[in-house]
Amino acid sequence: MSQNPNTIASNETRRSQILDAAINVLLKKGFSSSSMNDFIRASGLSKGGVYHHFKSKEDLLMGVVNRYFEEYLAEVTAIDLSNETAYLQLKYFLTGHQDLLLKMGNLSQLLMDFYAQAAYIPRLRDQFRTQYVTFQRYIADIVKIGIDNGEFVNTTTPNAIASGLIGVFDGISAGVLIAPDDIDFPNFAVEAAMAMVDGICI
Amino acid sequence: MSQNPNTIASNETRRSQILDAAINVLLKKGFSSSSMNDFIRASGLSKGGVYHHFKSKEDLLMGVVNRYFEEYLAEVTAIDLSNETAYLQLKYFLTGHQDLLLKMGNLSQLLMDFYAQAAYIPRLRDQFRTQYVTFQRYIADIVKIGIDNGEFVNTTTPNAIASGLIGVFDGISAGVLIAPDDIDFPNFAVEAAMAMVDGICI
Amino acid sequence: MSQNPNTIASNETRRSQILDAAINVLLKKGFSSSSMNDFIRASGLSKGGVYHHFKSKEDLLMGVVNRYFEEYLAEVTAIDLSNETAYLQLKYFLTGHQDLLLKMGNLSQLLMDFYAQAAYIPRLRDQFRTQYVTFQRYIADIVKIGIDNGEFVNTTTPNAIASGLIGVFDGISAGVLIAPDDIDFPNFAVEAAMAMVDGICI
Amino acid sequence: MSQNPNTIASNETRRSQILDAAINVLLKKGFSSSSMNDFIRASGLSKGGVYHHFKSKEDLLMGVVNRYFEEYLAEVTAIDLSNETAYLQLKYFLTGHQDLLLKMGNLSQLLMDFYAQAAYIPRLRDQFRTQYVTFQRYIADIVKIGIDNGEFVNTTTPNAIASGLIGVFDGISAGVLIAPDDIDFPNFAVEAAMAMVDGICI
DNA sequence: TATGAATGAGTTTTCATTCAT
DNA sequence: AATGAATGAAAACTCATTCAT
Repeated sequence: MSQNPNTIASNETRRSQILDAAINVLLKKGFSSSSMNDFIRASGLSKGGVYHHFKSKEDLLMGVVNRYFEEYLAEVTAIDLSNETAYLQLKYFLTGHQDLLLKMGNLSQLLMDFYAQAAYIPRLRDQFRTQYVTFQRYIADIVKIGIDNGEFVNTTTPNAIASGLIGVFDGISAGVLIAPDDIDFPNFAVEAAMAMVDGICI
Repeated sequence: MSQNPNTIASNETRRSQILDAAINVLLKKGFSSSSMNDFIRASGLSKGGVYHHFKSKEDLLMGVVNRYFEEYLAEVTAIDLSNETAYLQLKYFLTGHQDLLLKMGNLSQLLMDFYAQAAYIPRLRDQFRTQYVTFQRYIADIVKIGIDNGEFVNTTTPNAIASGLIGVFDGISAGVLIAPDDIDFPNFAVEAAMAMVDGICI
Repeated sequence: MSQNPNTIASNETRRSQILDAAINVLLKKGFSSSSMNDFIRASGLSKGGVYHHFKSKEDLLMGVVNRYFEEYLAEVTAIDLSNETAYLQLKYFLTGHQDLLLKMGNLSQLLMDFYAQAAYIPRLRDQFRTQYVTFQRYIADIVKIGIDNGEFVNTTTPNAIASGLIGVFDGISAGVLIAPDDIDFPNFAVEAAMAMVDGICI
Repeated sequence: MSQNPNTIASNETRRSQILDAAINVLLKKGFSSSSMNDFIRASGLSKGGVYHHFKSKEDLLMGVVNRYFEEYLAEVTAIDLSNETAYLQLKYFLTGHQDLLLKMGNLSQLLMDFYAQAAYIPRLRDQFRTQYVTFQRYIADIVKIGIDNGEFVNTTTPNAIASGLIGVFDGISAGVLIAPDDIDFPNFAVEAAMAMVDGICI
């Protein structure tokens, strides 16, 4: 009764197939307007087939979110900038962010949906919070170094700037959802974020 | 066809009563998890009674959103700052914003829910867009004046800063939803926003 | 407290106004898919206004049906043919019928809807039955005269021919509802009905 | 996707079970007064169970109508009469019709309800039209042969007689709905129809 | 006479999920 | 691993009717 590698591979393939399809559905309708039937139809599997891999609709959402963050995080933290000045580290971080956002394309649309869901789904909120704090700390640490360096003014609150920089990207992403013609994304986000960084430079 | 003032008053009173109740429901569950029955129960009216005043769930949402913006806009544009420097205008605007946000309390929590819905409800998106552009232009105009004044660096894109400042508040509001303990709202938002303004000062 | 003639006239005018509007609604949607709101909106009056004149939806239907039959009957029985042969009486009756049907235009579309409702609304069924029997007797009497005259074969069942002639018109009216391009109405009805009359001639 | 025969059989059994129950409900209340709850209760299945097999109330109606016509057509066209005279072909057709109507019992009551619905449900109207034209052509072809034979007068319009014969049966069926005591169904229909045939004989 | 706010049972349909196969 | 029939609570919304004004 040993399982051969194919079966295992096929298992992951199936999950991937379901998640790929689910993302397309989410982009069209958002989470709460998408039904399991929508996800199932898009996946090409049967009802039981999808439920075999994801125990519930919430479970499927977590699957999508986890994959989203995995891809995202891997990219963002790929480059080691620890030898640069704090200013350049932030600059590169924000620029990298810009490229990534472009690459992930309209997936950023899902972000707002996830945020909205997170307010009412504890598991999702916890997962989001973990990610948020990770990012916040990552950026705040760079800011702290800059303050200690004398690069940044010492009345700066590192977490405020960190949350501010994250917020600029998230908030402008939200704006793009409703006013795409009035926002040059991600250029506006980068310019605004860099202005914020300039603002704390001595 | 003709209505005496009493009837009108009573009519508006009912609408208000329904909207007040709806906001409480929305704060607890968010739009897509709130059912009409929830709104109806909270309103104290009967099913038909609520539907008499709001033709659909979407209509009720629009009612809430419209009122939200009306109160918001009235406050934000209340003070005339046209005699101040661009820098001070922005500063006062952001500070006023801060007070307003505190005053409106956790209504800002609804904002993310509205954004998320706006992606899929055309009427709501249009309403949001109108509001967004109004704000964006209001801020961008101040930035332009600052550039012309020589207060701000002339490579600044006014709309980028405008969207950036709005984004900081919106994005940090989103963050508060999932990581309230890690964000000192609205102080972080104000500090980050002011840093951005400092960043474009000459 | 004597009522002046104007009030009475206005009363009938109102009823007429409501019935006229109701017929238009019925033509579009049929009785069971039309709501009181549809009737009310079309009438130009208010809810209470319409209910003041018609106590219920069924009452309104009866109003339409009564008026329908009143107009119909008045036309059909207008001409005195008692001096003609039975054959000519039937011929003129059917020809008059033809003209009338053309004049009443697509009101004949309502007939099937009325029939269908009559199966389940006792009051309507009784009213229909009265009308039906009146017609049936009117025609059967002519057939009887023809038999006694020696014009028609004496094995003829007068009521069978009467129901048959009514049926031809009703049945072909029904057919027109679903296959208007395949039926030349009312010419087909007249030709078929006259063939039936010819079939009982000696 | 692949199904074993048992599953298919069971599937058809279920559909049949639902349709059988639905017909009973329709006979009692007619289509527009029957609710899905009525159909569901009568079927013995659960709400979701019925909806699994029929996607909507309209779909269920189409199921009933299709089955009605299938049984009807199979019977009507069962006998080959092509060697007889046109007169006898019509006679046998109408007599066969009579037997069939008796056999189908009060199902003919449903016919008027279907006609009334067909005016407002496109899918149903199309289905009805197809059936109507099939019957009309079938009868008209016999009439044409009779004209060519010299059996029938050559000024006869075949489609008029065809629609007339169908109309007699449909129209008298309608009459039975409202005046059952005054109509000897189907005898009246047969006598009237045969009179019509006699009327076109030379 | 006429208005329209209010009622609440009822409508059709959807949905996440289970389970025998 | 996978199928899809079945469940039944819940969803959004409708509707004929009433009644205070």
